[in-house]
Amino acid sequence: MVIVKKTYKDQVIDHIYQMLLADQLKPGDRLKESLLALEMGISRAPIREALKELMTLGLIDYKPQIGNFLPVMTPKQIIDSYTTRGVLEGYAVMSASEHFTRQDLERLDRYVDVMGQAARDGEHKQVVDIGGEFHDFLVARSDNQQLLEYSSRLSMKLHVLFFKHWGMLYRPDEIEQRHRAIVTSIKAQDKTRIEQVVRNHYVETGTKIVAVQALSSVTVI
Amino acid sequence: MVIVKKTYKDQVIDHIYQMLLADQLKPGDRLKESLLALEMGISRAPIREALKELMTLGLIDYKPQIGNFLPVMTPKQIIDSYTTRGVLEGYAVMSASEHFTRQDLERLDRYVDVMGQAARDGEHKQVVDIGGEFHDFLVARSDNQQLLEYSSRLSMKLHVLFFKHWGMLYRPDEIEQRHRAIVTSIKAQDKTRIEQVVRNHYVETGTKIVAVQALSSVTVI
DNA sequence: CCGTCGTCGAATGTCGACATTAGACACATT
DNA sequence: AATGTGTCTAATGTCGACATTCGACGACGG
Repeated sequence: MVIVKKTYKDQVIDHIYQMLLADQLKPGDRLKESLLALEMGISRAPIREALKELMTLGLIDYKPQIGNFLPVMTPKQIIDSYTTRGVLEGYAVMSASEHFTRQDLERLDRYVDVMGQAARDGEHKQVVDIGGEFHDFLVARSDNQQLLEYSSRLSMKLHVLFFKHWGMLYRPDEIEQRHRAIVTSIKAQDKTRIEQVVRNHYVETGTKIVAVQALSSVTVI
Repeated sequence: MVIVKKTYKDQVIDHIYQMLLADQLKPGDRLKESLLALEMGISRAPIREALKELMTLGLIDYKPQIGNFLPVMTPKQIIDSYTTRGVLEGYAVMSASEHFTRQDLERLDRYVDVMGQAARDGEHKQVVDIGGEFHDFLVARSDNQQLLEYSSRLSMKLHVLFFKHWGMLYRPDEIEQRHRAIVTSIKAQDKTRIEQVVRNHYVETGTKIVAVQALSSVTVI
């Protein structure tokens, strides 16, 4: 039996997620409480609840007395966010490096194989999905809940707000090689290197996204 | 002219902060909306707003359909939080290490001097305050806003929820020496060591707090 | 005596209306 | 024309009441 959504608030959150993923919302857009309430046929109270919850995840930029907006991140903020994620994930993977079993490593290698093939085939969405699974799998090996929380928040935020730019970001061989390097460093049990490799991965990713954003003349503040 | 608080929500947040700092609230306590509303002579709406905002900072544990509570952290969660803060602050300080001026370093040394003296004098509150300033000053040198945000959230959370345990945590010479080591590593411009020293500082702090908590037979889940 | 079930109370979830404020627009003044 | 002021509108902030749900307590049955 499927658990059905109970509170309106949760339905509102789903609604906003779907609009985000369907590209019906873009950074800078305003989310009017009354409009959302009208759309969903409910009052503003649960809308406000939902917006506050999304604020917690950093997906909503709330300005008192003014309104709620989708965050517009400057290139610097994007790079900072990716860097921070790299720092968190680097430590997570490093500190959990001994806990990876042979099966784990095989699985990671398979992720990279599939990702590389998808990249060569131009299956951008699949590349992104596998990439997400790869990193989630990595981080999940850490038993530090606090680290995981912040890491996944950043992941979610960056994913939702910049998903659409991904298709232009990588060269197939490069993305495969970079992820392979992470697996290799884990196999080698070289803690210092593991942390460094993961960090660099994110710093490079952030830098590339910003470069792409500039090229495609997305508004940059 | 002083800016006065405008919205009730902000007043509620202040009210809760004061209760926290005055030890009128302890981990596990329930925060009833209707009671707070009655206390402050306002309706429940701004109370809910305030609680949601504090949730963002991790200071409120919200359980749907049940209520809002002050988080009860397990020893593991405390250690995890301190570790995470160490990872973030370690990177922040390391990456900003070149930006410390001679004046900055002198100031840091002075913080440590005063802290050491306060510790020897048994001025626990002063030790905590100076320690906070010391770390804030360190982290503020990073120009990564995302890092700063998470770091200060953790700082706030740990401060508010465990402030009262600090008095029992350190030996005067030890706390001075540990902070001095951070300054020394910055002076030496040894990036690897900087990051390591800051991390260790927090890991040790977390471990000690948990030890103290166990000793003083605070409820541990 | 113990476990299950139903009732009840109190707290959170939601509602619609009103109060207040920020931003836009038009107007007056220089 | 540019600037400052005042009004107006639409959005957020707050309110009190009602709906719904969770947890406690006690009655009932084994």
